[in-house]
Amino acid sequence: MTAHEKIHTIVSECLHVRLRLINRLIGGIYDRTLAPHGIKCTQFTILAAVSAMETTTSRQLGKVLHMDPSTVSRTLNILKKNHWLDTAPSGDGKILNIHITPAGLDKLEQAYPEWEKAQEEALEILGQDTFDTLVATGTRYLEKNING
Amino acid sequence: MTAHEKIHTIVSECLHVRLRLINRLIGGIYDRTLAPHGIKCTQFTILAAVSAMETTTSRQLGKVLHMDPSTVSRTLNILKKNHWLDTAPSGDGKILNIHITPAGLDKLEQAYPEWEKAQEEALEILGQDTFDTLVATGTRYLEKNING
DNA sequence: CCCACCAAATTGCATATACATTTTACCCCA
DNA sequence: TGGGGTAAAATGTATATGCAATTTGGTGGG
Repeated sequence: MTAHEKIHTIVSECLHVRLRLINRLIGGIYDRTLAPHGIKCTQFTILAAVSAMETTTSRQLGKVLHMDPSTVSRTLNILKKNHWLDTAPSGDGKILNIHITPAGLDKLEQAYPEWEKAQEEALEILGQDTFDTLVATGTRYLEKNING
Repeated sequence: MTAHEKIHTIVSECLHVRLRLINRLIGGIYDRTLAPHGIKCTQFTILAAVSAMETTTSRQLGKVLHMDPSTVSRTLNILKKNHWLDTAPSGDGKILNIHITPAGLDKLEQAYPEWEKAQEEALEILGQDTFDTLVATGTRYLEKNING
């Protein structure tokens, strides 16, 4: 296989370059739509996740979302700085329970219409098939991470 | 719609949280597989893209990959620092042509087997359907960005 | 009771990413 | 020929991300 053929194969078949392209494209939609609320889409979804779990821990959050502990730690700090999340002793070692605050709940409710708009725009751009496939595959991993 | 219902809807349907989860999952595979070559998957794919285009510009690269000019600029600096890419005057204003160096070509060739391994691992994890859907959708946007 | 070990959390470092701002290089026109 | 305008590039700032190293808080054993 010549160098030229290898390069052609990479360019025409590489999954990851396409995945990142789609991620930039879609991430931009959510970020710009949510921008008026002063929240990034990453923060918004973590807020929603914490809220849905009622109470959780750093470790659990990282496991479910497949995020490095350091990434979780830093994102939680931003959310705590904005008083959208808070922590309380869990009674189990140094582990802290994370829970949403009333302000965080307000933020979620206020931003909900924009989140819906972003979902619709993403659906329009990706098409129903790709949208459904991504949601289904993502859900499969979320569930696996919760149970496994 | 109650707050509780909104949160449930976000958590069970949000596309972007799933897209980022998949991106972290797959990005980790490519990064860890390519790590022995001292190149990140993002850099690897830009290297391949430049190589496939023979010669290109910052602007063209940003357009095709839907990347901000500042992101392109910083990534190109890393690749230039490693002597995998180089620039030359294009003769059109201050625009510079970007081209791959022999060292960059070597790097692509050496890392090719690991890229293949990462592709296989990604396919195994995502399943054929999701893999194919993502490649097809990504390719659609790449082509649109090239032509549009 | 104190220390040594363990696991959780944080911090350091590097890159990826985008928006806003600044710098800069070129080209055209007076 | 010297500005001035324009567009390209670079830089500042903030977040997202992961790996490696460090800090820290608890707990159990001697």
